[in-house]
Amino acid sequence: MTKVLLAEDDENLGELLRNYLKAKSFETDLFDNGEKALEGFRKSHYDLCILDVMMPVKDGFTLAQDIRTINKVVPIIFLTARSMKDDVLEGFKIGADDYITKPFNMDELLFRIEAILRRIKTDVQFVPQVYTLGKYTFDIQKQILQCGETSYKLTTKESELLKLLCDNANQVLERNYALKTIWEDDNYFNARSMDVYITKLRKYLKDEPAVEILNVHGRGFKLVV
Amino acid sequence: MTKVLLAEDDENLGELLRNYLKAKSFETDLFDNGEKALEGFRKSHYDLCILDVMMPVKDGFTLAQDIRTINKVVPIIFLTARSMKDDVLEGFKIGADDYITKPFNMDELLFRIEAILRRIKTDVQFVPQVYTLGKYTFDIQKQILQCGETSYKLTTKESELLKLLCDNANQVLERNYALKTIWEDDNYFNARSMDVYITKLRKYLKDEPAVEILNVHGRGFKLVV
DNA sequence: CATATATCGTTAAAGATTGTTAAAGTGAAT
DNA sequence: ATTCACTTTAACAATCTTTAACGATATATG
Repeated sequence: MTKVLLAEDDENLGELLRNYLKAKSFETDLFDNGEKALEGFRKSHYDLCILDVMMPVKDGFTLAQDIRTINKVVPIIFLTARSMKDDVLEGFKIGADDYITKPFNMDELLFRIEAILRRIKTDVQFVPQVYTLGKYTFDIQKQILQCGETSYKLTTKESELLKLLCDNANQVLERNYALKTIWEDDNYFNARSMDVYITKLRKYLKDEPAVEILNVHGRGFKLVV
Repeated sequence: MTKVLLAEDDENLGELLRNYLKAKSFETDLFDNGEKALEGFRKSHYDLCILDVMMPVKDGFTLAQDIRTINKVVPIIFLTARSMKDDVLEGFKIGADDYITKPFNMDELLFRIEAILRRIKTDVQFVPQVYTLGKYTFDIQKQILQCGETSYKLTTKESELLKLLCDNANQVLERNYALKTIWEDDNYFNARSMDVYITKLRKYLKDEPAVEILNVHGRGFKLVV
């Protein structure tokens, strides 16, 4: 669930936005001035801030600066009635990610929100996919196969093949399927190349008798755990 | 010179657009179906994509999704005969930047193209896009890579390459794509130059074991976070 | 069962790509 | 003209993938 901080002094617009965003499955906290919003930001975590520029007590730009002293990366979108370029620039300089001019279309706001979240999604979270094979662990992303304190840095091909074997652990990994997936083409030479890689993987895995790569004649290989 | 990818199955309209855009000093590559367009996108660098929604083999929406897996930021404009709102939203969700309904005025298309490019340009200029890589932060605009109190001022090329790697974090950044985007030309010497820069970036990133640049033999590099 | 044939196991060499360092080029600023 | 920062080119080492060669094993066939 994406959490949104919304700072908007116009109660009608604020509630309208909150409901709209809720319908789009964003959890939104609404604050009707900059001071309260800042206080709210300190107390909780937000994935995105939408700030009205013109607000009593503390305006949107000032609020954005304060938020930036706390968090350097949280995306900020300004709502502004003023379309003056200078204002916009002032906002951008302290680290806004986008702005939208009132009156605006809700869908357009949503689009911009999604565009921003998409842009930052890359560096937020990433689930490292790790397989366990007996006493081995295999980190697919890092291409590292570990067994106790010894660890092998696998090459791309070794890693891709081991991944396919793990995906099909205890069942047959069809030769043609593997070839087409990793080598693009299942010709004779690539098939021989694959055999070479099977040999290499077997060497890596020889420390653990509980794990082995069996050949299924004429069909492919089976990783037994 | 701004490079445009145009995917349009109607040959007349396609050529017409191409000539019009050429007259407005855009270099346009025309593809008459989605498959070819995707292939073209892989092989070269484009600043903007204009995609017809209804095309044989691979439609515009699907194409846009595929393009987004390669490049998360390149602007996409849809050409659509359907004015249905659902379609439009579907397009926006996968990251379109605008759409235009057939039949349309050439000048209107141009206006939208320019609006988008202007927006992208101001984005680039004013929005401090900051990536977080483990305990590093990388400010693209300032070209500064920080890790705790040590900070490195990157050169232009170092910064451009690191940005592309971040854009494609945890997936392969194709060598050719990077070369065409940063060096314009993917010849042998530029490829070697790129290798030199990879070495430099690795040195900067060596303080954090959770972040590393892996080579994918024959294809490119992968920034693992 | 014996033998032919295809498939697989393994090792080493060849060929291609990449890693790294240093020197040479380039262009802007002084 | 000289310095300086940056980029490219060169050179050599290291690594990765494919190909070749030969032996081993499995399956099919008479």
